[in-house]
Amino acid sequence: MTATAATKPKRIRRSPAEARALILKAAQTRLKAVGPEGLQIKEIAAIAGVTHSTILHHFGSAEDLRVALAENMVEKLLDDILRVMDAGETVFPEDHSVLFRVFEVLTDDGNARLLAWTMLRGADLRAGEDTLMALFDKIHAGVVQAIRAAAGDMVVKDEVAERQARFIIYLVATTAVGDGIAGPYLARLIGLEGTEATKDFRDWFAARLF
Amino acid sequence: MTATAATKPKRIRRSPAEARALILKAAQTRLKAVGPEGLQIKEIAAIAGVTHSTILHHFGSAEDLRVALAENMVEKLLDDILRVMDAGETVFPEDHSVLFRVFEVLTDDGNARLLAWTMLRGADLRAGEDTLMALFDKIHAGVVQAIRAAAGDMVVKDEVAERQARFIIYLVATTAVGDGIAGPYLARLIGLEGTEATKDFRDWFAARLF
DNA sequence: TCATTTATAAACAATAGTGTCGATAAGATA
DNA sequence: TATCTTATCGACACTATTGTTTATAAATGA
Repeated sequence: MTATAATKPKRIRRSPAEARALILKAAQTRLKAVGPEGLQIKEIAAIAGVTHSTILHHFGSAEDLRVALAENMVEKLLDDILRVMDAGETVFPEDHSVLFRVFEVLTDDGNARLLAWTMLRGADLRAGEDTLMALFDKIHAGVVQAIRAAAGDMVVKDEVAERQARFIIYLVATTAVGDGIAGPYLARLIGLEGTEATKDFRDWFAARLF
Repeated sequence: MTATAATKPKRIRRSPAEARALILKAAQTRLKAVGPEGLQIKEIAAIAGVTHSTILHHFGSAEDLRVALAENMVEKLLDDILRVMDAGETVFPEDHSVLFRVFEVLTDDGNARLLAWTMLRGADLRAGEDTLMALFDKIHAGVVQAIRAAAGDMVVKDEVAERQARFIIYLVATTAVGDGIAGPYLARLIGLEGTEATKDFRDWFAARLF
């Protein structure tokens, strides 16, 4: 109500899809910024520029919003990783780039924290099951191939290679998640601080996989 | 106030140390049962058999209790590992018991989830604490020794061995944390379900460490 | 233009979780 | 025994968060 009478802030009316997307994005921003305890609908609403009752209108409840956020989050993460897999044409053993990208996506972008949050709340991530399976199959095939490449002349039974591939994938995934969450703390405790040490570790880890 | 007039429930007065230990144990129980989100002081107080104001008296605030719980967990974990190391007359490469213990404590007791939860909330655990450092140094020394044992006749520079020991410890820690958080989900996705597969993976992992 | 739908908002109600305060009793100490 | 300290408790207060209700305004279609 100052002299420079601002044009009356018009009420923006979005489509439900738009509104949900807007709110989810705000929620993700908030989650990345302050962690899971910052996920109150009022705070999220403030970021999105709406009132908290608008959120309730679109998602039903605060908890439902969180579930939706978790699902949305996993979908996006899988997309990211899938793109990384598709982009790398070189095979694993010699080239660490794919592994590095996985770490990047999970750790450096804060995705591991979001993923961890979804895991911690025990939400069942059935959403995108098909996508997940497709992704996993691609990765698995690539790793099996890498195992054979690393084996050179030695004969490796199909069973053995496939099982080992599962182990490797599981190891990389758990390590990346753990690294993304507790990395800074553990690095400090163990004396591996700094980007140099981080890179060294990842190289060491990659070289040891096959 | 029934006919069978029970002896008036006397008020138990504990030493601060005892009280804190009692409360921390109750918190641990609660954590294991319902996860980090169930860590409200009233619930914990009910388990411990005290009132929530008693908790506030001893820990200052609910948040401080949670931090104390996480710190206590890390310390116990290191202590525990150290004991296993001291107990085992065999060194790492052949004996996987130490590694298994780490996974057990972090994964099976829900401690990884607590750690992750604490991290996600941005609470900084004092990682440089003297007690922790002392414990860590011992563990580190043990791992260095194991590296040399694994190397056999080959000469390993001190620098190299010590650095590699840090890598190994970091890898085990991050993997165990990631396993504790995302393990069940990832195992299902990757096709490594069941205690048998879990054990196989941990053996495979241990065998590959040195 | 009018009617209908519904996304948005503001005010209110309800509850849960944390923290405060004063009183009491269990040990410790003299 | 008498006194002091403080661990414990119970009741209350406060705040944050969620959820409800009613009203309004922005689209949509007739």
